[in-house]
This record gives sequence, structure tokens and C-alpha cells, in this order.
Amino acid sequence: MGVVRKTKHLEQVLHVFRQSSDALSAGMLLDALANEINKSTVYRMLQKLEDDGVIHSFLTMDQIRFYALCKGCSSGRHVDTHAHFQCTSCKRVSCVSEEIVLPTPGRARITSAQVLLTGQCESCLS
Amino acid sequence: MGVVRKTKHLEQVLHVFRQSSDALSAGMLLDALANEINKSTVYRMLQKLEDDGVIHSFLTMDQIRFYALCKGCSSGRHVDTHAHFQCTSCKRVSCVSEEIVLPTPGRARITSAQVLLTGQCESCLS
DNA sequence: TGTGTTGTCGCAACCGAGTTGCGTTAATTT
DNA sequence: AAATTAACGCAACTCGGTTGCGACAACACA
Repeated sequence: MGVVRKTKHLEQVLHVFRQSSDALSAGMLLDALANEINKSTVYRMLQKLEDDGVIHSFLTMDQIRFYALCKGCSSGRHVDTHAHFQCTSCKRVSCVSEEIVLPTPGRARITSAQVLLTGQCESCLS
Repeated sequence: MGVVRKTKHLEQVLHVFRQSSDALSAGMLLDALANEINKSTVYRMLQKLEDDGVIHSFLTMDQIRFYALCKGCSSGRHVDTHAHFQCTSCKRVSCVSEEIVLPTPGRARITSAQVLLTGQCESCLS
């Protein structure tokens, strides 16, 4: 499965991701595209891009899914133990480059991990 | 603010939490109470209990908020850098006791952190 | 023990992120 | 150029969670 056709809309979405250094939610994408693309189209596209490993997603405290075109992930193996940071003031979400050492509870087999830091970013503090 | 009256419902909810070693979602609580308590009452109670520091909450991969009456948190200071683990098979969520060392991105001020591990638990593996 | 205050409850309607079914449009194959 | 079918738009839907409001009951005080 995955993305098989290069449509105009796909290019637009990828362009928005490349422009932005932050992670984006579906709503932010829709706004950025000035509602040129239908809501369900955007959701379907994000889902496919994630299946293809082009982007990865995670949730913030207010239950909204964010998507990011992360450096480490796109080229080869998937780096999924990096953290994400959301500023409570400006709501922007960014990837934290540092790797994190995570514990393995009992004898469970961990397949994925997500770390979300919340607080105030540098520019909102000043 | 916070909980100021000891109602029958409050006792029931706290009892369910004490019985269970896992974290619970609002839906699970409603089921456990066999719908004796109204949905909005449960949500309002969970919100207040969280404000009071009696329980803490976090999100799982499928965007559902879970609540836990955690050991470290209830007595004195709030330990919020412990992880949570959800089994993809049985959907149960538990607290991971080990503390985690987290990075501080740039000059941001981190106020909270949540770590979610996903995988298969010991009993679902066997 | 009775009465007033007000926190809590149940109900029903609502909100918003995300999903789905289906008929149409357009990218790719031949 | 025609056929195929992935991707699209629309509208209706799902579901976790919220809200406004009138009714009820926990607590304080007499």
C-alpha cells in the first residue's frame, strides 16, 4: 500500500512540512493550506504517509495528533525514542534530538515509545 | 477548589481505583460502575481529583485519557517523570516504577513530562 | 431535628478531532 | 485517446469529552 500517485495535493502537503521546522497537526495543515484541501483528504494522506514511514505521529496533552517529517526517521531505520516538546503558550511542537534511555517494565516486549515534554519554549519565556 | 463533599459516588470511584492496580479510563470506570453514575459526573469527578493531586492522567496511543492513583504522587510531592505502559493486546495500562532521566531542550522550562511505552505485556506474550 | 446554602448530580444537547461510504475526478497504464 | 483505479470532495457519522441547567443532597448552623 501507501502513496502511489503524485498528486498536486500531496506536493502541497509535503511542501508545508518541509517549510516548517515544527511538527504539525491536521488542523494546522488545513489552515496552512487555506482549506484548499478537504479535511478527510488530509487525514487520509497523513495516514498513508505514516504507513510509508515518511512522517511519524504522536499525541500532545490536549489529545491532538501531531505529525513530523523527522530527519532521523526518513533515511533508513526508524528512530522512535526521541522526545517531542510542546510549548503551553504558543502550542508549537518540536522534536528533541537527544536520544533517551528507557526502562523495560518486567518481561514485556516494548515495540514503541513516545516521550512528550511540556513547558514554555525559549521565545515564550522572554 | 477541589472535592469538598464526601458523596456516595466519590467513594465508589475511589474504591474502583484502589481495587485496580492498573490505570483506568473514564469509559472503564463507567463500565466498572455498571453505569450507576452518569458520564458527565464521572468526568467532572476525575477532573477535580486530578486538580487535587489525588490522581494523575495521561494519554495512550489511541487518544484515550487514562487516570491512575499512583503511589509516589499521592503522598507529598508529585512524581511525574515515571512512565506508563500499555499492552496492545489486552489494552491494560500500568505505571512503570523506574524513574527516567529526561533531556531539557534548549533553554525551555519543562513543567511536565509523560512517557508512554507500548508493546505486549508478560501475560499476553505467553 | 429542621432549614438554608451550595456543591454535586442527571439529563440532554453539544463540541471537535477523526472516520467512513459513496459517487466523482484525475493520475497513470495500455 | 481510452481504460483503470487511486485519490478526492461531500456529507453524514463516531466517540471521547464538555456544558448549561434544573433537581437533589451533603454539610453548617440554629
